[in-house]
Amino acid sequence: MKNIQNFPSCEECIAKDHPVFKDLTPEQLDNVNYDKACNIYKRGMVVFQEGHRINGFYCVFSGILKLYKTGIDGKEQIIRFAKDTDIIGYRSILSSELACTTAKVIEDATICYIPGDQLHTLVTENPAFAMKLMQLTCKELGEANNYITDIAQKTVRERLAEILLLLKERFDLDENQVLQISLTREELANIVGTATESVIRLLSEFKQDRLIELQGRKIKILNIAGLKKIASF
Amino acid sequence: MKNIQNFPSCEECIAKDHPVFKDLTPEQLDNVNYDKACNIYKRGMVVFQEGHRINGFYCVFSGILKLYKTGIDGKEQIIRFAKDTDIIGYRSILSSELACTTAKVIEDATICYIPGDQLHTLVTENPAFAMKLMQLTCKELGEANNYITDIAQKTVRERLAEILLLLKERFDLDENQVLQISLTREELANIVGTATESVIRLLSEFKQDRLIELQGRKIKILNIAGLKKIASF
DNA sequence: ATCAGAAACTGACTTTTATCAGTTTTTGCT
DNA sequence: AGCAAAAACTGATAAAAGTCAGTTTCTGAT
Repeated sequence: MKNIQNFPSCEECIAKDHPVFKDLTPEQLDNVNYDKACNIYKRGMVVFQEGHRINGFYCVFSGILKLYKTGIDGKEQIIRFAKDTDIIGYRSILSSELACTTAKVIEDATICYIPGDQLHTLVTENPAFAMKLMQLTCKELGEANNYITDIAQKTVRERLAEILLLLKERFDLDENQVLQISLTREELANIVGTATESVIRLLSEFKQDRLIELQGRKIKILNIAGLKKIASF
Repeated sequence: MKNIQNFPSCEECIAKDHPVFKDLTPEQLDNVNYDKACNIYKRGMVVFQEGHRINGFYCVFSGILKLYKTGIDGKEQIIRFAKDTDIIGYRSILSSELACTTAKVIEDATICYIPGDQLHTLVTENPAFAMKLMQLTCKELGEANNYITDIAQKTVRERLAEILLLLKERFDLDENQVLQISLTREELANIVGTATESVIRLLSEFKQDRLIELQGRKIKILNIAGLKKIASF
């Protein structure tokens, strides 16, 4: 066992009903467990960087990361988030390309690194695993296509309302109806694809219209139906 | 042999060094060849429709299709094009989802339909095929991520210049330096994600600046370096 | 070759969004 | 608890892009 004592074993992920790894044989699971390296990442730390070569993929045990591309003038475009049970970086391994996005931690995370040749082996030897990975990628591509259409066609107002709802879906609300992910206004702008000030103004409007309540960076959702209406669902 | 005489056999595609099918065993190739149905589609015909269930996937032998999503007020957002040797529709099969886009023919096409269970069999029994498909999907997702970032951050002007260059790359220029794909202004607008009039105005500017020449719907590229500069490559 | 309809074009105007510059509040570290 | 820096906010203005309405040109069918 290469791990330090309080790092997760793969069994703990399986116990979480891990969507991709649960079809591994006990032997395959042992191989992965033996080969992997777990690390704790603090908020702000970068796991891998766009344009760099990565030699393995990452399985998020806990915490939240943002996956973003850097565009003009260094501005980020957040493509998606990763949370527990998500795997990231596998696409670069499989398509032998440099990392397409940067992965940065926004909530302290425990992440396991698994070497790339393990992934090749698993895909080749375990068709169920390969199919699960394929399905995951296909789902992501479907989401990306939706994202493209929304950015191209919806107003910034519609998009912000929609993003709030998508964040609620992905990360859920706590018992006080507060979004369980805390983002700066700049980060929200980098998801919507707009200027920070535009997000600030619209959040303020949503607040006035009693759709949300703002508590520092925390956002409490007051009126889901109202947001849905604005978002043109 | 179920095909009418002048339809392509899979061997003809393999002769084209088909990126995904070339790793099939002769037996697998025979099965696909036996099960498939080839059809000729005229410009404007729809192969499959967003939101509908499809039971097989399609292999393009010749011609060009646009894959688009329909957004607000029925406006199209073109996500990508498919040409010879491209396969489409496979993602819905693998992820058991409804079609994410509509596939419409923009240049008369010959397209083979292959039943979905063939795809499942091939993915399960031929790891090399599965890996190729995986790589294809990963590449598409990488492109989609670029697309998202561009739409979010670049001006319409930059994007149009970039789209012209991408079209040149994908479809090449003929011996007169003319783009070998013919799109309406509306279609160009539906790729860029802007209003038709905006595309018209910018094309006019590009023409005045001697970057392109317009011959009806045909676009002759005059100055690649100039377009690259505008596109912020 | 003719012609109808669609597409392309153009100008004027409106709306949306971004930028800029300054002020206020919050966060996170010590 | 204190404080510096970053983030959030705000108002004014500029720029980018969209819409509307009319005219001209092109495409494709007969």
